[in-house]
Amino acid sequence: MTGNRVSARDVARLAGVDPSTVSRVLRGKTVQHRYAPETIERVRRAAAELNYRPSLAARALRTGRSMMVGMVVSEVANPFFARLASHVERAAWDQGYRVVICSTNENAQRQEQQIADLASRGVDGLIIAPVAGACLGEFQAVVAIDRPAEEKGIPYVGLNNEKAGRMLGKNLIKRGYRRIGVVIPATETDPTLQCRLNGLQEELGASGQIEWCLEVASDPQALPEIARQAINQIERDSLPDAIVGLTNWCTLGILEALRRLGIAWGEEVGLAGIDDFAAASILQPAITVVAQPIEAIATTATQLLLKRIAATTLTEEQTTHLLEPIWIERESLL
Amino acid sequence: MTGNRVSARDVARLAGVDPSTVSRVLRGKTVQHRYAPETIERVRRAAAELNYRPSLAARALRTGRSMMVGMVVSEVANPFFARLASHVERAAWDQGYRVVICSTNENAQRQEQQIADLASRGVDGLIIAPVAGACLGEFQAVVAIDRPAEEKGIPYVGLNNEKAGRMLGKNLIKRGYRRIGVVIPATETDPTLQCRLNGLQEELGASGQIEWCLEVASDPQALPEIARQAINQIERDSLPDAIVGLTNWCTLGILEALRRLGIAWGEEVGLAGIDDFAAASILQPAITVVAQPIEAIATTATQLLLKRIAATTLTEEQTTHLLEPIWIERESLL
DNA sequence: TGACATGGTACAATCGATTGTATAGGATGT
DNA sequence: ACATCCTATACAATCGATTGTACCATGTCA
Repeated sequence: MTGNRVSARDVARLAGVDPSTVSRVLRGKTVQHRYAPETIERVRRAAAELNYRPSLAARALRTGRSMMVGMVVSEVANPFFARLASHVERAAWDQGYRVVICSTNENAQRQEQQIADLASRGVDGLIIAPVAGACLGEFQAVVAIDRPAEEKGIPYVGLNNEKAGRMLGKNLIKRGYRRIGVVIPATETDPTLQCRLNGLQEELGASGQIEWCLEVASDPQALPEIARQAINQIERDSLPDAIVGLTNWCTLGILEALRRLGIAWGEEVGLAGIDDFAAASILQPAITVVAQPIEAIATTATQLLLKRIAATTLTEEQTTHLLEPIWIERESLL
Repeated sequence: MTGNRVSARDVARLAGVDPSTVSRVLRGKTVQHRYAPETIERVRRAAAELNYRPSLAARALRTGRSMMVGMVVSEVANPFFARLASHVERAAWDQGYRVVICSTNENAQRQEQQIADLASRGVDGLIIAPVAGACLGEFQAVVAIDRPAEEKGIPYVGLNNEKAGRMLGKNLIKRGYRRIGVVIPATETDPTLQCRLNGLQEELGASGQIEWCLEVASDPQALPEIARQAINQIERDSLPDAIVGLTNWCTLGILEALRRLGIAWGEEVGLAGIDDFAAASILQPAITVVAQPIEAIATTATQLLLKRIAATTLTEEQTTHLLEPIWIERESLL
């Protein structure tokens, strides 16, 4: 019924010992308590015979460790978070941790519920892509990914967005693109986008310039709208040397706009973006992008989290980890 | 530390009552035990003041319900499973259930470990896309998704693969495609692919025919290899009226082959597939596919699971749910 | 031979919530 | 006034594993 019919008591009975003996033998806690080899063997055999598995609920209650971590993201179905989750799961697994996945849909209230619930469940740590106003105080260990937490003192692991912007700018300049069009989602709350833009601008420096910078809806649904805005922008101004999308949705919007206008990207105009996406490598010409180091973000965050969980004293480690963007050269820049 | 500093005892103390009163009042178990409205109010206030949250670990231990379900899939990063997981999470959430996500990487041993671990954790149910040899006996409630379990008596929710094949066939015929090329992953273990092929073949009937059927590696890494095989096939035989991929990887392989051969899909040859994928709608011409009803699969499976969990007696319900494929008309069939 | 160390194991409390049963005090009925 | 019946609440056992401490044999040393 519960999935755990046999308890330590049962094993103890079969082996003719005390439950405490079972516990210590099976967990190898035999430093202070050394048991006779024969006893150990007997316990092991009994446990195996009964197919004994300790109840982790009971253990959690007693020890205060649930051996679970929570992962709170806006939406698991988003490939970026899905891949992140996959790597987090793998990294946590090795240490015996499992991950409880929670979506917020970018909704602050939902986020709060999720956090409260995870606290109730006694997860040992939290990896979160926070939306505004997350109360993370309850947790011993928290790591923010993708975007920093508002709350201070929360370690943060994410893309070095400024460097991503610079990487983009550097490559544009190197290839002779001078007049650049930019599409960026409008958002007051997310500092990461501004970083990308800053980096880009900085690297463009005197040699290049941002011809125009189009702010569009950040809502993924808004793709047609983004395309429309981009078309307007392009028709109003002259066509820049290259257009870049600062998120993958932006890049897709630009793509659609160019198609409708009958402009060949990679030939008549350069095209590139920040954030990789599935179609980028399949399109022809394939889209050159600077990608996020998803695996590195996930494993760094997980290791940091697990270290925090293990730590008895709050060690003041480096609190921000900005990881290197990855240049993926394809065909949309000459 | 644990995230749960305040216990029912603390609340009880503050409210001047017994912990049992706290428990019953807060959970609304006041049928057998009716408390004075004033007492109820006092308890509520105390709980709120202390920001009390019951330890779900303790509750799980006592009640035998963890209010968690496990979800075991080959890989969360796979968009199909990611979307499935998202909907499962949402559907489970409403009933107070959270989902622990586990990847198997199609590895039977890993799957076994995951299952055993979830059993230890006392999850109340399991949603699983099983690979060969899953021992699901330990669980009170299990639902297989995507592919049926070997073990008998496990309810299964998935695409009606045969109907998907028929849908594909019907639409090909309707549009006048007669000679069809098929690309299908080679696999002995997965019955769903054979169903798709059968459905297709059946619907083609006398009016059409499968010109050739190419078996390719099912490994997602093998895309270049699939393309190569497809090229060989096309060069050896004549070009069929249409080519269909029975999975999205197959369709991508065909696509790549057509590109290399300089054949325009949608014009010189029809192209379609079973299983949608992100790039399908972005490519030009966009790829027509029959898609899986992902949300329906997830919610059906989840509801079935939760019903099983709630059931005290093993109700013999309908054990197989084959859900309707979805025709997504795009541009690669005329 | 007695004091003492130590190896091997059992005992019992504990984590926090749930839940069956008991009980005090008041109301009701005759 | 006494038995009876509620009403509202407390008591205590329990879920299963962990862990500090107590304890009983031996064996050792003086």
